[in-house]
Amino acid sequence: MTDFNAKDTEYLSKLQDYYADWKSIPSYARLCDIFGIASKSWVKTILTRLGDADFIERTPDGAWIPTRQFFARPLAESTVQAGMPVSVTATQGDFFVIDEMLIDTPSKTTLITVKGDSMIDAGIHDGDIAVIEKRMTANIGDIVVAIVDDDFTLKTLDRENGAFILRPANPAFPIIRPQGTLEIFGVLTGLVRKYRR
Amino acid sequence: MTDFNAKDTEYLSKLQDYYADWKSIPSYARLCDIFGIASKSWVKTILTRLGDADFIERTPDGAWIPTRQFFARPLAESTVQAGMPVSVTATQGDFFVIDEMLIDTPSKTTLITVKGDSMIDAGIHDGDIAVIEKRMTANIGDIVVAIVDDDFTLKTLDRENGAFILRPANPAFPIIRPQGTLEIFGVLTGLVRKYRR
DNA sequence: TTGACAACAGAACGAACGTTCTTTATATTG
DNA sequence: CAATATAAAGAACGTTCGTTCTGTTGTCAA
Repeated sequence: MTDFNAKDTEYLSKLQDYYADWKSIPSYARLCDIFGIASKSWVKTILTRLGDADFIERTPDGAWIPTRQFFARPLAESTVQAGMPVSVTATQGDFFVIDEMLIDTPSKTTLITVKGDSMIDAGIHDGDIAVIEKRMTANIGDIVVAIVDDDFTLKTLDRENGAFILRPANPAFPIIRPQGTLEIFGVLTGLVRKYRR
Repeated sequence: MTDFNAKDTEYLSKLQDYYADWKSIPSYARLCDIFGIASKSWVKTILTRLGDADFIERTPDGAWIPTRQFFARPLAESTVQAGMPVSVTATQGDFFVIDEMLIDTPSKTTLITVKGDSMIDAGIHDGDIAVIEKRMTANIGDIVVAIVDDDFTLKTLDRENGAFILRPANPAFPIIRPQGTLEIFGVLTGLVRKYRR
């Protein structure tokens, strides 16, 4: 295996430019045009090298896809002054970084606007947007969206004397002790808040 | 051209889930497996329909890529009555992408992991991710990231006797009264929290 | 009960694809 | 200057891809 050098960096940026436009990595033949190269085999060598350097990787189907590092900006925001204990995570990824972080299974994920202050001690405020993964089972301690009296409610799932209860995070609200079955709509997997500007 | 129906929504979900895993749209043959369908020609019909509905589009090379709408999530209203538990249908309600909601100016936005409990009464917890728009000016009442003693700190900007102060949202922490200039790194425009699952 | 249409299945095919192997030109290095 | 590594070209090939066309099945309204 050879080293990653300046030429490869040039090819990488051409690939990044194409990807920025089309959000996909094209065929070797197409990459010949993009790289200004005449042979597919050499394109493959380059991509393999970019893969070794962890800028791209392959799906189980063999298709090339970008990795996190592919989106990392060269030295864009090193404006950070010396000595900072707080980790400033570089804003890698062009788009959809937050979505990607919060949503594992798009088809099972719903966003629900939080109403009321019943979970305020858990740092969940009125107007926040809850990221909910829809499923019917949850673990004790999970914050769940349950359906109680035809109403959605966001509470912590707990157990009391063998029965499930819904515990608010606000002493001003009562613990909900559902009679009969407790229908769970989904589990809280993320929270999003937007500050007016 | 035929209508976009419930079956198509189901196929879209499966495609979204695959894409969330592999960040690419595979070949028709592979999509046969994913969709549970035996003929490539029918897969093409479906993708064409998803294209007509503007969930995916083609590159000049003919490859399918997702559009913005592909990533949008449904936003349910908390006042929605139950009864229709799994109404994932694209019929009504707002759809949006979390990143686009929180980030207006990507080049000026950075994500910072919050450390400590000094803003806990504002619902900002240790480990939360703050969405910061970098700029040097802020208004009274804004939550800002300021640089104090070569240290990043997240506090509410306030004024006291004509001087700027940084007010924590936790009585256990002191108000910061910077002598001399107060350097503002950016303003808090969003907050993201991820719950372990 | 028939006819139309939507939802698939399946075959057929040429073009495109990725891979491998061989060859050649250009630097590098000792 | 010779040995060697890198950068690239090019051909050859079996596989896979997308496309098109033709069939089959189920549904539903007239």
